[in-house]
Amino acid sequence: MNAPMGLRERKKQRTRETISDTAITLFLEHGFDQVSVVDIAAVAEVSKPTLFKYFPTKEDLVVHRFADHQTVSSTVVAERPPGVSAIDALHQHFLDGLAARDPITGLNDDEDVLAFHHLVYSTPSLVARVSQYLAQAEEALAQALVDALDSDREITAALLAGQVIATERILASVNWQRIVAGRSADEVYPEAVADADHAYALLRQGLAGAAAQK
Amino acid sequence: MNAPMGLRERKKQRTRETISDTAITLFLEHGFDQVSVVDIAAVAEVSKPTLFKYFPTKEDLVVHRFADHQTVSSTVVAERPPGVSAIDALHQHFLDGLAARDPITGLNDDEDVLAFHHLVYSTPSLVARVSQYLAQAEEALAQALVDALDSDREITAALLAGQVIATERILASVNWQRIVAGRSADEVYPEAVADADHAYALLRQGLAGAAAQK
DNA sequence: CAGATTTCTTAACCAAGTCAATTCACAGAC
DNA sequence: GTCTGTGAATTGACTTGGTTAAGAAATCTG
Repeated sequence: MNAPMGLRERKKQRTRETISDTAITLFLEHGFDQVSVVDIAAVAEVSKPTLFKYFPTKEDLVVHRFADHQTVSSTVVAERPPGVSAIDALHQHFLDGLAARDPITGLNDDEDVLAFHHLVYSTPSLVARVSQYLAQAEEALAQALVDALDSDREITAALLAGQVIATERILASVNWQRIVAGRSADEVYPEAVADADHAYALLRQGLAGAAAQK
Repeated sequence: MNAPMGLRERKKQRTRETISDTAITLFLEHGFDQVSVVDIAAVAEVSKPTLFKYFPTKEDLVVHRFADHQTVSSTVVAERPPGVSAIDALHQHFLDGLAARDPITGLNDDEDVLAFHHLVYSTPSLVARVSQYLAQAEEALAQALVDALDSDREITAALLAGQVIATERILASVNWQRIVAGRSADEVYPEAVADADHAYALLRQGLAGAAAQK
């Protein structure tokens, strides 16, 4: 059951994938800054303006893969089962991501995923673009939380959204560091779950229940 | 008591200020994207390479003013008086900022500050650069918190740092929105203090003490 | 003032991204 | 199957941010 699209649509889809795959392959081989967009266009057999019609910037050739994640957290909150709190839904969703070795959690030791991660996080302009996506995710989550939280203060939703996005970013970063250190995802998994539980406890109970202070 | 610098140093200082002031003036007049660096260089009476020797990117002509803030939070934690917890020190420092109408808190209705703020936050590439500074501030704060927190988990410091930076960013944004809506800093001040207290309570006690959930 | 050094300018260059005009290829009607 | 209109691709030129090399100018040391 294919989607009902003509030859034109299918060709556009294929061209888009060809361009992106070509770009990522070249970037992984020689580094983001060492490959120019004309190089990519040449290998992908399109012209430069065509390339920029499919991807607005050079960075988007890589990070368009993060585009979907913009709305994941807000969707998790908006479509959580009745009786489940927003924070529980987000917590559970992150645990599910860990169990499924979702690359977004940092807990994935697949060679290609590692290489892609390294490409992104070793290139400042790509990091910058990713954090733009995170900012959008935060905004969407804040919106979803306004409805989900029974607070008299609207600012609570924005604050919690900021904290959740920061938390998941840091959890992923810690997992990723362990994987880069050479350990397997299966080996790290229990620690990753413990960290996630700890982090979400911090959101629920705050510092009061998590760390004595000097 | 002037710093002991020769004519060369003084001239460099003056040139740097001239370039930045010229740039910001032109940006405020015509918009960031409508002014090219050669325009700026021409008005400031320097060559383009000289401009880029003083400021690595066009964005830095504006946001170099944020450079100092990179280390403020970490310094507050590292140099807090004995007997004061890290979170209390950060909380108090933010309250001091509000009382002093520090632009970084968003609670400042000075015409020039407003215009500058608007320039930055209405220009995507400037926003991106600012968030890079925030990321550095977060990293520095995480480092300072490793020593300040009496936690068995090192990840707690990173998580808290992320949450603090996100919190202060959002508090500033909310204050800024109220000022933009036409209200005076003095009028908004009590709400700003209440929000800050609320936000830091969220960090201390978490959602448990802040908001019932549907 | 003379010599060493740092800084500035000039001019050319590269890469990202845009634009206008033309050509190409698919879609639908006959 | 051919014609025709439309959306997409190409070409080539252009703008702008940012860099580099060589030489000229200004500052510092003595």
